[in-house]
Amino acid sequence: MKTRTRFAPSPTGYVHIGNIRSALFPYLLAKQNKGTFILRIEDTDQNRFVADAEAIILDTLRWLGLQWDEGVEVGGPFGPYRQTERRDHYIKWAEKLIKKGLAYADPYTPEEVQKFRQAAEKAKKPFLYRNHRPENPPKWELGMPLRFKQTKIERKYWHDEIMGDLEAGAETLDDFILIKADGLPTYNFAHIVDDAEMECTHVTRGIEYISSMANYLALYEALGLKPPIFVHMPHVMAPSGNKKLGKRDGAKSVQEYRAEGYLPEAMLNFLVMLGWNDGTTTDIFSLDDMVKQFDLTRVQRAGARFDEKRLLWLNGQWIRRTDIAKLFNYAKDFWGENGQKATDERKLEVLAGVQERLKTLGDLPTLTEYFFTTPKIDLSMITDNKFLSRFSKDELITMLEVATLKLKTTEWQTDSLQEALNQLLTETARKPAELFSLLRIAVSYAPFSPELPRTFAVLGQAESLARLQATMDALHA
RNA sequence: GGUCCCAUCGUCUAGCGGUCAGGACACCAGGUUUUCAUCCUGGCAACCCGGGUUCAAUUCCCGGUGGGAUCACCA
Repeated sequence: MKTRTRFAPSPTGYVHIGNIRSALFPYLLAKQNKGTFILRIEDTDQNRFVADAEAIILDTLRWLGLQWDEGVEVGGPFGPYRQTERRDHYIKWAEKLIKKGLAYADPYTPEEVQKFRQAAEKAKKPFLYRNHRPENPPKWELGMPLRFKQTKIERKYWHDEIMGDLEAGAETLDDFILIKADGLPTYNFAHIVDDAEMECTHVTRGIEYISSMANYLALYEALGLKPPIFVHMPHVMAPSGNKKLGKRDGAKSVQEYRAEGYLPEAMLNFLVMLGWNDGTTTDIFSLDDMVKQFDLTRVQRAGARFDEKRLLWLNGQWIRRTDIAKLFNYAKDFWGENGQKATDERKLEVLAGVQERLKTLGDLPTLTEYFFTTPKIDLSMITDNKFLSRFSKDELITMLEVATLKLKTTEWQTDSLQEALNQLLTETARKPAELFSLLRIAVSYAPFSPELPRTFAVLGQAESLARLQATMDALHA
């Protein structure tokens, strides 16, 4: 059978790293079998619904390159793909259950159920609604909660592609809600109906659903459905503490990482390596590589901790190995105030110069603004420099003067500049670390910059010499 | 509390009875007669504990301990 997987997020307005992994895994499974990746929106909770959340999810997925084959916006044979638009489907399946005597109306008010629950808690026992099952429930109609009726209270066994063989005690089986009083289905019911109707072959989700598996298994049976392949993914844990990654721990959303200048390739690479490896020492994977190599049986069963330092390292790796034209496109919105106004040609030239120095695109302004505007002179960068601090101002000025003299007559090309700079070393009798640090700072006043000849070349002769002069003037003052 | 799951350097992990327990990030120290960054080299650093099984356990089994998940008209 053709593989059909889905990502089924709730539009609650916040997409973090862990959520994206829930999209990546099914995407990879679908693609490696030439299958179909579906995007379904699970918007049955009207209280948590956030208006533009769906747009953010779609945008994030597309940015990452995880394009879905079927689902919202793109359509498909099993639509609609938004649960609130599928109400009649759920009602239809619910009525089947009622007819078979496997579902019944819940006559209690939420307050009454809450009392049962509190009593159970007080007795230190898990709350089981089925212990309070009404003897003669009213005929169900829309507006009343509909519950599933468990008929076989037994231990359940099943297989999970990641977690292996699992089981659950009969105590976890309960008469859970199928349809809420607002007429919308619960996740527990809706996802099973939808997965079946959309012919999903795999269910991928976080391990928090394992404890509900016994109930789902019972429901598949009651509905006469063949259970799909189960894939429960361990959580991504927060950088500190022992909690799973979440908004309240200050976990950044994917949009935030994007805004800070992280590349989608780095995000995906980082994500797939959290809890998975291909058995070799390879640690750089493109999306295509992942499709080829990904294997559920090699996914770790324990939760993996989120390590932002590693993400940063991977981002640097990806910036360096990304084609300059593509990187230029990614960098579009990251230029500084002056860089933004420069021509594309000029920006491309500068970007190529700093490509291997960038860790995130967010570093772009501090690394490039001095190419587009005269930097503000900050003599402390010279006086505090570990190589330069021991020189007197006069010595520094002399070095700059000698350099200026030389550069005035140098042909302005990287190779001839290179040569001139090397000659300057012998002429000034200074070490590279000394002379070059001084020149680098004098023309850039930035923490990092490209190789000196290249920096000079891109800056141009007149501008370079003017900046050296400006520093000399400042040292004189 | 019931139920279920998990357990190798600080972090991500390799390992599937015999290994000097390997790699990567981070950190530290050097190096590339061009600085900073990159890059290269080296260093630091781990099998949760106790029983079994076995000639031999990080590896298999049991028990502890520790951690996680769940017990909603949320997903």
